[in-house]
Amino acid sequence: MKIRTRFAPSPTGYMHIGNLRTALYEYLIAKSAGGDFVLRIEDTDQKRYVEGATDIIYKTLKRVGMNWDEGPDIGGKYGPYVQSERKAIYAEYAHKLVELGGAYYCFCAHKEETEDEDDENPVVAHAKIKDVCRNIPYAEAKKRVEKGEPFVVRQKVDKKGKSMFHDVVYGDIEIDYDELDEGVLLKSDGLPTYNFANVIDDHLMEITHVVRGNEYISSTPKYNLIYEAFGWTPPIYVHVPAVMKDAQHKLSKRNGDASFQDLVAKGYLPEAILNYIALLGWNPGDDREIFSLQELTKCFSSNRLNKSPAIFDITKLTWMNGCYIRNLSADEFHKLAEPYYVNIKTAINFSALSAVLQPRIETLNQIISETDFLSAMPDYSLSLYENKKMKTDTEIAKKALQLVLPVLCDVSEWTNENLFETLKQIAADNEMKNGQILYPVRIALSGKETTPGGATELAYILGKEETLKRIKDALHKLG
RNA sequence: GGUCCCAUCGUCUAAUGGUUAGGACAUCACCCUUUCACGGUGGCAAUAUGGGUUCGAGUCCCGUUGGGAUCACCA
Repeated sequence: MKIRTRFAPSPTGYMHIGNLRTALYEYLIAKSAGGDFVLRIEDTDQKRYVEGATDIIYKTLKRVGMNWDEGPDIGGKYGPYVQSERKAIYAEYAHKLVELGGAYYCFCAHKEETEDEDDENPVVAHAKIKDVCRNIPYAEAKKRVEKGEPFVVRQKVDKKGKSMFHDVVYGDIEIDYDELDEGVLLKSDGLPTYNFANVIDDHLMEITHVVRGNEYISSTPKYNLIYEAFGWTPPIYVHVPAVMKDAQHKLSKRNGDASFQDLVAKGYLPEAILNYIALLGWNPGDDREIFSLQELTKCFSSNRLNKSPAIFDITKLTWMNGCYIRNLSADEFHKLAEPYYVNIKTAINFSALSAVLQPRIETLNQIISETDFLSAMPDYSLSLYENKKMKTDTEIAKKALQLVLPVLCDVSEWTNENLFETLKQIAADNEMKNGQILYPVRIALSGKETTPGGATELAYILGKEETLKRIKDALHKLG
């Protein structure tokens, strides 16, 4: 049997990290076995629909290379792949389920209207009313429906005892049928709830493995009841633990936690994000940590999925992002870095800048703060020239810059190597330590305590003209 | 509250019932060095708790504690 998984997000906004991880596991389960990965949009709640959300889903999946075999945009033999376009299908199966005895028509007023009747517990009150509909003979209920009376289809749970099912991650799970509430399957607007739509679609689309958050564990027996009523075989369940912000809170957009696109905007590479979240609840069984999607596909195994929730650790993602940045070719890095250079108006050697930046940054947006001194010298304090380790102070700095300036004016081969040799020679000729020359120059060129690259690298990046100008300015500032 | 689930360094995790409980991030120290990084070497650091089973328990069983989930015409 061909393995088929589906990613079934609802278009409610941004791509959450937890959702993306679920999608990844679904993709990997299918692709590691040569199966199909299906994209389905679950938009049965019109109130929550957010314009443009499906586009974000498409773009994100494509950006990380998780291409789907069937979906709303590319079609497929099990379409349509948008639930709102499958309304008629659900209605048909809902009525069928009532006929089969797995559900009943419920004519109760909306919950809001029944709640404020008295001080009674709304859940209890609703249960009482529900019982009324539950006991209406099928023929009579059907007649009322046909007459046009508003209704919902509500699941019937009349089994007693324990429901058992197996989960790939959690093993055997047992839940008492008494715990199951008779939820609405088909809403009064004619659209199904998730509880119904996902069962119908997963069956009709021949989905073999259902991967979803473990918050669905307790309602899984309800879905199995529906499969059973129709005489269908339930899929293999893979419930995954939540991705946490800290020990007690899930990662969520509502708390302002970063979404995929937020992270990208902060300078994280999509490949690094994907790699990191793959390891949040899964491991390959050895010590490897850096994986491309292709490599993950090769070694993924769902039985190495973890049961316990994992805290999203931005620090480790940042480290991993740094690894990805360093693994880029110089050209690739330069291309990614260029957009961050737009504010640098000075005519400098940008490829040399990229070369010093690449091993130094862990997220692309660090480029901004690393390069701020290039457009204009910051208003720095003279005390910066005092450095014990380098054995410099303002006097030595002044002397150093005075020695350096005329020599640099005569340098024709403006390369890092040559500049470095030249400055070292100045130090040697004047019986000074290298640092006593190099450190003041670096401060004069940057006005910062730490910089990407040393004195001569900065000089090379800035170019001769700007370098000389900055040294002159520094001398002026030093009096 | 009922029910279900979870529990190894600060974090992510490894460990056919037998290891000095391993790795990675973070952190600290040192080395490298043209500041800072990168890189290298080393250090600190964990089986929540109480019982059992067993020659032997992080691993199996029970209790406790802690945490999470669920109980919508949301998914």
